[in-house]
Amino acid sequence: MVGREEQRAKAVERLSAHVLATGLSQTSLRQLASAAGVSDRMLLYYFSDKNDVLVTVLGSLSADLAQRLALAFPETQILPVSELAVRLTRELLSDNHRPYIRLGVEIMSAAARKEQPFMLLSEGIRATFIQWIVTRMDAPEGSDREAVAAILLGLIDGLVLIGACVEDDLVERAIETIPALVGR
Amino acid sequence: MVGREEQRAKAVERLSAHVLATGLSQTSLRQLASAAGVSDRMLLYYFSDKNDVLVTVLGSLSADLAQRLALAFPETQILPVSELAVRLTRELLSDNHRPYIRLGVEIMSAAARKEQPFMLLSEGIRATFIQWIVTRMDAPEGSDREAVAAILLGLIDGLVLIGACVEDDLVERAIETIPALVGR
DNA sequence: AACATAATGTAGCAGTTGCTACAAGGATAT
DNA sequence: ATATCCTTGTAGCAACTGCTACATTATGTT
Repeated sequence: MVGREEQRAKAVERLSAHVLATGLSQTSLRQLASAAGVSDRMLLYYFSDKNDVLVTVLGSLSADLAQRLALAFPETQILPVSELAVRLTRELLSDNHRPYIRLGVEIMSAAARKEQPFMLLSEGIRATFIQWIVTRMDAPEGSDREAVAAILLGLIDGLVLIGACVEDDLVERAIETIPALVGR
Repeated sequence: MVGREEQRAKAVERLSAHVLATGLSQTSLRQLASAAGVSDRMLLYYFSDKNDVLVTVLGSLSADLAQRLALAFPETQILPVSELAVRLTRELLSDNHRPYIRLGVEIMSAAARKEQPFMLLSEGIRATFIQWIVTRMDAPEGSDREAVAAILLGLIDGLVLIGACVEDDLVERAIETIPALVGR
C-alpha cells in the first residue's frame, strides 16, 4: 500500500504533463488513467469524478504558470505599455510557455460554450492575468488600465491561435511590429 | 421524393444555424441530424460522412461572413490602422457577427491540436482574413502590412475569448481604449 | 405493366463514454 | 486469530459514437 494522497499527488503531476501536451480533447477517463499510469478504476478512487480530475489538474497548471511568470517578471519591475507588450508576448509565445497559453485558450473557448467546469476556471484565469498585467504596467495618465491589460491579454491569446495553424514566421513578425504600432 | 441535392441544401442551411449557435461540441451525427430535421441515416445519404458535413457547413458559414463583411466594409474604402482596428473590432464583436468569430476561434483551437479537418479550414480562414484586412488598411510607410493585419486579427480573436467568459463591460472598454493605444 | 433507380426506414455493429457493483488482496488493531 | 479497514482488480452497465447492411417504398422509363 502506498497511500491514497501520495498516489493522487503523483497522478496530478503526470496528468499535468499530459494535459499540457495534448489539450482538452484527450481527456476521457481511460485516456487520463493511462497517462497517469493507473487504471480508470483507481483514478476514480483518487478523485471523486472526472470533473474533480480536471479541476485539480488545470488548477495545478495554472499555479505553475503563475510561478514561472513571477520568476520572469518580478513584481517590482514596472514597464511602459509598449515594452511590456513586447516582452510579455515574446515570453508567453516562447516554447516554454506557449503550451500553457494554448491550453488557456482551449479553456476559454469551452467556457464560451457554457461548459462546466470551464466557466469558473476561465474566469479565474482571466482575472488573475489582468490583475497581473495591471500591477506591472506603466500606463499613460488617466487611461483605463484594466482595458489596456485586456487588450494585451487578448492580443497574446489571439496570436497563439494564429500561430497554431500557420507554418511561417507571421507571428514573430507581428511581435516585432508591436512597438511601431503601440504607444509613444 | 424531393431530390437529394435540394434536401442537402436545406440541410446545410439548418445545420449552419445550429453550428453557429452551439459550436463544435454539439456535432455528433445524431445531434446534427436532429438539428437538420432528418434521420442520421439520411444525413449520411446527403453527405459522404461526418467530415463532409462539417466541411460543407463550415465552408458555407465562412462564405456568409465574407459576404456580410463585404457589405459593411466596401473594398474601395481604405482606413488608417487605428480607425480600421476600432471599426472592425466593434463590427465583429457585435451580436450580429460574434457567433462567427467564436466559431472561428473554436476551429483554430481545434486546429492547434492537429485535428482534421480543422487545420485546413483554419488555414483558409486565417489567410482570407489577413488578406481582407491588408487590402483595406492604410498602414504606415514601410511597415509589414501582413504583420499589422495579424495583430488586428489576433486582437479580435482574443477579445472574443475574453468577452465570452465575463459579465461586465471590460471588452467594450478595451475597444474604446484602442485609439489611445494604437498608431498616430 | 415491367423494371431500374432514387429515396427512406429499421436495426444493428463494434467501439467509446462516465461510472459502479462486487469481490478479493493486504495491512492493522484487538 | 479475528475483525476491520484501506487499497486494488475484474467485470460490466447504459448511453452514445460513426457508420453500415438490408429491406422497403416511391418514382420515372420503357
